[in-house]
Amino acid sequence: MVLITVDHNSKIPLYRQIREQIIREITAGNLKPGESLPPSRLMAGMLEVNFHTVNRAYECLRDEGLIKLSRGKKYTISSAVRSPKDMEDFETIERAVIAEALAKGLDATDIMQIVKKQLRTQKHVRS
Amino acid sequence: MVLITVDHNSKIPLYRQIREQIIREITAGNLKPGESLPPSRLMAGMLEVNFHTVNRAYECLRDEGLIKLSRGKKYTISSAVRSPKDMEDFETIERAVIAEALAKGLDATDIMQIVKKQLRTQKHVRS
DNA sequence: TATATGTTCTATATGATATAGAACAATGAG
DNA sequence: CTCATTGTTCTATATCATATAGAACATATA
Repeated sequence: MVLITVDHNSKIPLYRQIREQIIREITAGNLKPGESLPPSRLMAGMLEVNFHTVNRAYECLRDEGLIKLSRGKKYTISSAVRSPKDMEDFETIERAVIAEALAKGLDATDIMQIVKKQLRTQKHVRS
Repeated sequence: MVLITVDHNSKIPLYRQIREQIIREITAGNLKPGESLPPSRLMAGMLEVNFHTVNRAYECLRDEGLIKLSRGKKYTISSAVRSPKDMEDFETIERAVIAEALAKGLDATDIMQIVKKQLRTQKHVRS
């Protein structure tokens, strides 16, 4: 079972928080390809949010190719496919994030150190 | 002189676009510490946006410590100070960005390659 | 058939975004 | 000193995103 929480006081939209936590569970290896997510109404009950909000998170993940609808109308984790578009998206975001870090005085060493640490912490293989 | 453009059709708020372009100019070395930004009313005229919108971007950058008000009521580029909080902020963002990349199937090699490329492209020293 | 589940539609409330105008305080130029 | 410049603050309005809510529908499983 997946443990997900949301912060109603955060400035980050609820559906985004849900989406990002699911992504976190995938990279942590707690959600593996083929496993299914809880029904939106059930997930909504646990998180104490409206089921439309959970649905929106699921729709995002589906549009991003991270989950897909399968038999029984359940969303299941997709097998990851490294696509050129995903590479471009990552590069675009990374460009902005690194620009901000550099502007704030971090140097290449600081940045490399943090990136390596995150890769070490998060790296998991998907079948 | 700094060349900045905004896209009125983008989903990214205008004041964010302005803020990010200024950050880009700083890391590109086109804006150096001590140099001043155009008055908000002038910048607004060039960008064809309201001057309150430019003001909001300037306020963001001021709150982030990237610019400061100096004599003549002009905003000037600050000298970068690498603070622990900035390191933490970067790590928080990087954690989420890398999680998404990994979830989409990119591997550590892909990520390192793109990060290194961005550092190579953007790295500039600030006095 | 009956239940579960995602989907679609309408509706409402709140906050963020963007524009706008007016007035004020502090600063530098003349 | 006087005046224009510039950032700041206030009110106001319009639009869009977010979040909740309820209802009805289609499909798949039991």
